[in-house]
Amino acid sequence: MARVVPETHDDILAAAGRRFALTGYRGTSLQDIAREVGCSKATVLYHFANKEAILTELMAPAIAVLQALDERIAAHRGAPAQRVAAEGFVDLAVRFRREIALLRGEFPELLQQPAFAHIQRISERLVEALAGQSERPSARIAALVLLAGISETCGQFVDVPDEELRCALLALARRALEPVD
Amino acid sequence: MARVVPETHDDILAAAGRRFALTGYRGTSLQDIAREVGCSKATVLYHFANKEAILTELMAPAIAVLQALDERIAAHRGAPAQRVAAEGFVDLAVRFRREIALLRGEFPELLQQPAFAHIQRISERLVEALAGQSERPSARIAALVLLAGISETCGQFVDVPDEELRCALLALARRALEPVD
DNA sequence: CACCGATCTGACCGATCGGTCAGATGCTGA
DNA sequence: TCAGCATCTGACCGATCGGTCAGATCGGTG
Repeated sequence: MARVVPETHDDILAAAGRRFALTGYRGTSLQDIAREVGCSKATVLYHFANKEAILTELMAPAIAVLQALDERIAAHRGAPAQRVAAEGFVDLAVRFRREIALLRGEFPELLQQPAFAHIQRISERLVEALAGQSERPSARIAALVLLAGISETCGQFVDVPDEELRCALLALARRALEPVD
Repeated sequence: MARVVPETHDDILAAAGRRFALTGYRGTSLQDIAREVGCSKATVLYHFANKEAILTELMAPAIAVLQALDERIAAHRGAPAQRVAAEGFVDLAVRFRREIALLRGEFPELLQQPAFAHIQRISERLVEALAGQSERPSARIAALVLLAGISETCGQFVDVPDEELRCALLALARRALEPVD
């Protein structure tokens, strides 16, 4: 077969994104991705070191924004920190809902992989900020339910315009989260 | 080896519950379960027709309660339906948080298996009821986020007493859900 | 005692997984 | 023209998966 295009790398990335969104990371084989691109599995592994490398490259932009949010939260205390966390996370979820959807409930296991270890810690700090650094279990519960719920579902609202989704989620967050002491 | 006990069936069920809770359904092999029980994989498959049968038997009590809740919701309209749905679901999540945790974010895929097809439909009706049968996207979004968030996280609160968890979740639900028109 | 059915096992099966490798192909620059 | 390089492939690998099967081993029963 002729060398079709030098954009195979991006084709693979796009195809992987589509497949992951449909059947999840675990539920998508390299063969599936290759079939969608129209190349061999070996070609996929020529452009990417391994399967995980595809996922990390796919998630890189979202992770960068998440890290930036983490730093912004750290620069605040109390109520402002909670507000920054809520607005920042909702914004992130809306903008990257497709990327987040790729994980389709595979967060727990995928996050335990070394490549995502720091994401785990950022998530914990995010929950703390959303809970307003409160020790009350009810505050932590509300924060965790909100975080997990948005992460799990935002990918299902592809048909809702960004701005409408952002407003709805932000209003929900304001209602759901307990005010700081 | 001698016939140790006739309770092997229950031993397998308990071991599977422990393993599923740790590594999820997909992440647990029949070999893992057999190792935990201290028997062969063939023995596991002697007591259960297949892997899915273990899961369905493990989930049976929770599913029965979910179906009962579905019928109770159907007997109401408007605000009472929403209240019954919220209280019923929170109660279910608290009581069966361990069983729900087994699925560890594998809901989407597992629910697509034929054995769980009707659960899918019940979930949809539950979301509708929580949204107060409203057409507003924001109402549906709030209901879905709450449902998914509680399902995903309730298994993490094993250390929180039932009554405290129920109160916190119910208060959260009341704040998060939009009132019916 | 002989027999039977429940229980349990090791060996095995086909399928699929992520990943490797030697080599084919075609473009490019000297 | 031709060497060199990037690209791509089929064939193959070891591991693991869920599941099957013939047969071993027991307790209870007549």
